[in-house]
Amino acid sequence: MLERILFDEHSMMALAFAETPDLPSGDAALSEFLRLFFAVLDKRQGASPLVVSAGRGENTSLLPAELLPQEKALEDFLQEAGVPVLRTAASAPAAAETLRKEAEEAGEELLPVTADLSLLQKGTKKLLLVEKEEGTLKTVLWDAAKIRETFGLSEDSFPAFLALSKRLGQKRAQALLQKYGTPEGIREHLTEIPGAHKRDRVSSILQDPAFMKEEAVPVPGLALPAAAPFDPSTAKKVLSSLSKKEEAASSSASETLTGDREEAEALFRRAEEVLQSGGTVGVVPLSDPQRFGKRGPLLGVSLALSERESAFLVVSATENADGAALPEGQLSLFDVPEEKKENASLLTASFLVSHLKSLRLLAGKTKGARLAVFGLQQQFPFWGIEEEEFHDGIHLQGFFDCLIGAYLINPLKNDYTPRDIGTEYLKDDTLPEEKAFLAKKSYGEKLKTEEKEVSGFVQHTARILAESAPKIEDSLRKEEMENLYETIELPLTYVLWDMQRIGIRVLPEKLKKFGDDLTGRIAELDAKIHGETGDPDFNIASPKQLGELLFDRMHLPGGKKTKSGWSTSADILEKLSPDYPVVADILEYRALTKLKSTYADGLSEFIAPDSRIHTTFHQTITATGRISSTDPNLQNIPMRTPQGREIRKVFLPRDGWSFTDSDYSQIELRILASMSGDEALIEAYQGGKDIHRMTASRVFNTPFDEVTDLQRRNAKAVNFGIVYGISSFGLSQGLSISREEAAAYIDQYFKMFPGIKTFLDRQVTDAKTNGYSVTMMGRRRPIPELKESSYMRRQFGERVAMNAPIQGTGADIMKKAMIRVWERLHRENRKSQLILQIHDELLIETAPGEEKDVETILREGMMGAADLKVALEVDCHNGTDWYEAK
DNA sequence: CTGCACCGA
DNA sequence: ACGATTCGGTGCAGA
Repeated sequence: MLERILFDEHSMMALAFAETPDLPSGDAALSEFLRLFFAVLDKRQGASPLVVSAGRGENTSLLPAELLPQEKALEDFLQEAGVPVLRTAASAPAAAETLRKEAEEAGEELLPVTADLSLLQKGTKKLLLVEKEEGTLKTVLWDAAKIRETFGLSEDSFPAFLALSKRLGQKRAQALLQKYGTPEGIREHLTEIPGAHKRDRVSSILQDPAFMKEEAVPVPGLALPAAAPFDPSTAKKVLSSLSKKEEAASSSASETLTGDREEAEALFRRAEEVLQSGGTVGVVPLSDPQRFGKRGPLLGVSLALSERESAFLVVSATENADGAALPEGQLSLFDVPEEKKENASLLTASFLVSHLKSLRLLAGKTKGARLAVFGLQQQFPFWGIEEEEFHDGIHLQGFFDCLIGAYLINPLKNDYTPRDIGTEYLKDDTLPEEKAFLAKKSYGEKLKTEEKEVSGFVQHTARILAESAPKIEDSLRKEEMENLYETIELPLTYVLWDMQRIGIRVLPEKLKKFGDDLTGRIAELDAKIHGETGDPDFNIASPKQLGELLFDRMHLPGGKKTKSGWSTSADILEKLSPDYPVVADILEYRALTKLKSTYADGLSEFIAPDSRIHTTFHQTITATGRISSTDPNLQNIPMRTPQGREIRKVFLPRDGWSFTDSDYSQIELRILASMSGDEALIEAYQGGKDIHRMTASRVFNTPFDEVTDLQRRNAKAVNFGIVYGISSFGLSQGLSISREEAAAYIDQYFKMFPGIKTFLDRQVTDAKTNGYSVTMMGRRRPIPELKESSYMRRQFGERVAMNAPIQGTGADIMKKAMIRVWERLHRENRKSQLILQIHDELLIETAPGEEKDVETILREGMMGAADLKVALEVDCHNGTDWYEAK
């Protein structure tokens, strides 16, 4: 009897997520699949394999989107090996059952290979279950005997077991069936099941036709392909061609390692030739990270002249530890004593830097030529770029930053390493991760002892970048983001580098005083709280202990549970604080310890020797296009409470200078007005009305002048909610009102602003059609949640679809404004410097005498950054510290 | 390393 | 029955 082996998409998924520690994840999945595929077929000589992708429509892939390169390789393999692939929108059990019946009628037997045990029902009496054991996959035969052995259940009761365990849990399902034998048995003894609620659930599950029906409905259009017994020799051929491809990619590359000047000159000349012919040169400057997340001195530079040819030019010393002159080309920077190292490396590094500079200038003026780099923002010191060069605007056209490009194409990823980029754009995952490569040693230490390895790694990186850059650029062009890349993201890399290089001045003594003043009050509160609660030992900072104390032992009302115990969040404690003084004390304690640890103590760790804090601005973190700030985060310095706000007094300009702080007024609501074209909202902005009052007037049907403070506050919350993608529950929580009331507000809002309703609905439908949302400047955000099966996740997707175009457009506009402001400051030879961005706010350290001009530059730069249907309004203040300027 | 809590836009 | 307004970063507790 001919045996058909059916690999289903669950088995593919299991493979895709098989994380084998020693293998790169993507290829690990593929090689694991091939291993298992052959192992199964090897044991079943003469069987005829097929693959079915069920439940995912006709044109979807076998593997999840993250594994696109493997998907392609997998399909190539299946095609070359002559394995048919069937696709259907029907469920896997339905598809398997249809095919099984067809096979049966033809006198054949169908054996599914799957990671989903629920296939084992209806007519399918046995299957091979894919399981992971110690990182590798294996198959286990499941049949009646195995079911009895594992669960103590009969084959007949197994479908009921699956259905019940989904919703009751395995243990309870098992217990019920062991006791009553079959679903019929349970039904007869339904009354014996304790608890009316549980009884109802069991009863409804037992009636669910999807699980209980004996006969599955055949899937139309799904036909068993002609039998083609698997030929092991084909497999061997395919495998060897696969591995040859890999060998060709990794071994044929020509690599050069040199510290010799003449040889380096020759390589630079050849790189220039590549650029002159409109080609791509990959460049990786190598340095060790220094303090504050910035790059240390240059150790070497790798050039990739093509995907097969590269070189590593190492920075060498000019004299050794004894001060004796060294011959050119000796790779001995690390033999130079520490105190002399900087001079020694500067001498030879400057040779490399001046050559990099001419490469850059050449690439910038040659059509089609690019320098493929990774993370330009951290590389400016190595490219010989002088600020004055950008007197007429920031010109970085010769560069292609693969990091930025990959981010624009998919901003959802956690990281974008060169290895990731190779895997994604070249289907080449032969480059190790930088972290894995470095393990515990720094580049400097490694270079000293393992020159060849470091050189090989960095060159490999450069080759990957050179080869990926044109592909990423193609994708940007296809997705119409090349303008966003060229005019915003690329020049912004320089602005951000400049801002973090300059930093912001902090007075350490003042910061210390701020912290010390808190310490006294914290100690007082600490003692008071322990006294008031009568428990001298508990840890106030432990939500677990605090929750148990307040709600279990003191029996305070209004407790809510989280996953791991009582919630002690501020909004719950605030409701209790009028009645329980100790709760008010706890809230104050929380506020003060937060200020002390995160801000007073936290910030002081980051004050550099120049007495300034140099944050790092990240350009490839957020899903919406915003910038983020870390080490420290200067985008969340307290503002709301008077006491927290005080900390802004420790941020000061240079002596004699001032700060000018400028922020967009309600930029997101204005973007919403403009993008939606809603007439009422646009008119309100054009008439210069108080927008929240106007909203209140309409939503609560009250004359404009009679709107109460409460109404205005509620309307403001509604406006925020609209921008975030509102739900009635969310609004009711935010306003402490009933859900019905919140729903009525939203209803009335949409009646009054129908253009906004239409616009938001369209954002959701468009995102569902396209799979992503788009900002005014063409930035995309994929929203995979919209296609997920969970209702909650889809709801989340819908809110994201409403929010991302608005928040993202705000980010676009602010980025454009930053470039405009920065460029004008330099064009006009101002001394004043842009130093911080806080999403809708810019901070400039203003030189004496430039106050008026800086205000003009900020206002005009920010207001003119976009042409909306409503004006962009900007508030601007000057002051002697950040507290006063904001 | 995760969850909670809380700072900002 | 669930879980319910977006985007981030940091510090702490507790596993």
